[in-house]
Amino acid sequence: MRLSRYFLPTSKEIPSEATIPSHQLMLRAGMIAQAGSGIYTWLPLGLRVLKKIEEIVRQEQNRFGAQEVLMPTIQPMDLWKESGRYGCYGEELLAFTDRHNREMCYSPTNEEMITDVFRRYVKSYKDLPISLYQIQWKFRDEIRPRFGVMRGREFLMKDNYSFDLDKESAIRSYQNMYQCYLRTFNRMGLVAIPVKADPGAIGGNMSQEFNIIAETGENELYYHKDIETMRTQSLDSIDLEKLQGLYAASGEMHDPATCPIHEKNLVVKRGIEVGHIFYFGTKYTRSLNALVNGPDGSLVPAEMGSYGIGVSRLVAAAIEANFDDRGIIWPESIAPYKVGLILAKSKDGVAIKLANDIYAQLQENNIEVLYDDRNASTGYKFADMDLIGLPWQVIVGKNAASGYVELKNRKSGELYQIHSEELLGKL
RNA sequence: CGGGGUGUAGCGCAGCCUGGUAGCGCAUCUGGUUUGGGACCAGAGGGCCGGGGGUUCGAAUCCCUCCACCCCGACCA
Repeated sequence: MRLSRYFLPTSKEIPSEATIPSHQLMLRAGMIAQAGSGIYTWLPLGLRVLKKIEEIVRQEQNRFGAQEVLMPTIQPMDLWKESGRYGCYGEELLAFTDRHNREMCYSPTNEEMITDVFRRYVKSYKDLPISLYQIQWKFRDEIRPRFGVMRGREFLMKDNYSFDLDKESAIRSYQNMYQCYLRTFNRMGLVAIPVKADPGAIGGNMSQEFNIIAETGENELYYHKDIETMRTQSLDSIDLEKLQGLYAASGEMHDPATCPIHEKNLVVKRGIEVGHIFYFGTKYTRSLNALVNGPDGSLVPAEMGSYGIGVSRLVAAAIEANFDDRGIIWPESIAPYKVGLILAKSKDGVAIKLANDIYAQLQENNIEVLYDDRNASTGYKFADMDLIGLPWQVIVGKNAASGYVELKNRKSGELYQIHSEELLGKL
């Protein structure tokens, strides 16, 4: 993409309404535009990141045996009355009536809806286990939206629902998602710490949240120091049983009086919740009468779990974990483009030719590149490129005549003088 | 929802206390000079000062009211 034709409204001014780095940077980098409290338009650059994250989540869901569906954003309220959550979900549920005066709501979560699908088609244990997920917009009418897309009212979430015949099998499904989540966040270049959590309105007695460590996180986390070192290891070498056996709790779940580990092993940090997995058994299958025949002919409610990942929140969380005073530093797997190509001598015919050639070559090789071909001062271009945080910068300028360009790593700041013909090999 | 704050040009702000018909920086447009870390000169455009109501000869400024947004707290991917 040529920056001269790209809709990228960057700004050097810090927007007054934003108080945390990710919110400020997303606005300054032209990723989002606020439409109302907790509601945002995704602009081209922001949408690319959102889609990258979404695709990683999708691939890992599929890899771990889940099947994608797409449920409506608007649900009839009848299901909520049937499940018993109508009254207790509270004001967060955005409710309204259609022209026939039928009560409807904008989905904040989809346990009812998926269970309704399940009960209509699945009648036998032979069809179990089954794991269905969607990546869909949700709306929760938060008491206080804040921090941009970190706590928006409308947000993109991956929600997965597992159905099993018995508890033992359901726990296996839960563990399957646990592993899936470790892998999913790893692929995004993020270290997520799983901690025991309060199941809240979803229900059940077994749940864990996955948190990205960041100073601006809303959760207080308490965990064994070995978890951090284990989480930076390669996934293949991780001892899952050991990892899950180590103490890790969030907020109210931590009680200093009963904490089983020594203070010197306890790490206290703040985290951003980006995923949450729940096992809640038959809470919904009982109330919604989702029964299957077991091998012995008995009719039993299916055992369920649900598993969320905050896709839009991850965009902000990734920034909170990766930025400096000049801007965002994207992990390569979720960066909007891999390479920022900067024409640093926009009046120099040789440099223009070389930059154009490199641009064409990168495109031919399917390397995602944003080409700053604008007729602007070099400092302006550098500042913009640092702000939007692409992992690699290729600068074409003073040594263009000899075919040399600079390759700069946004994260480390390392700068390499290389010949343009060697560029592809380095990327 | 309780407490606090802010609404003035696209963005960041001053002016308000002490009423006299709106200003600064950035951005934008035109022309020229520039171009290796957010360039410079000259010129230009852009505002029902959040909405409504009042007080006054006169309101961005004082009073009432509504709305929006932000911050702190209780809930959540």
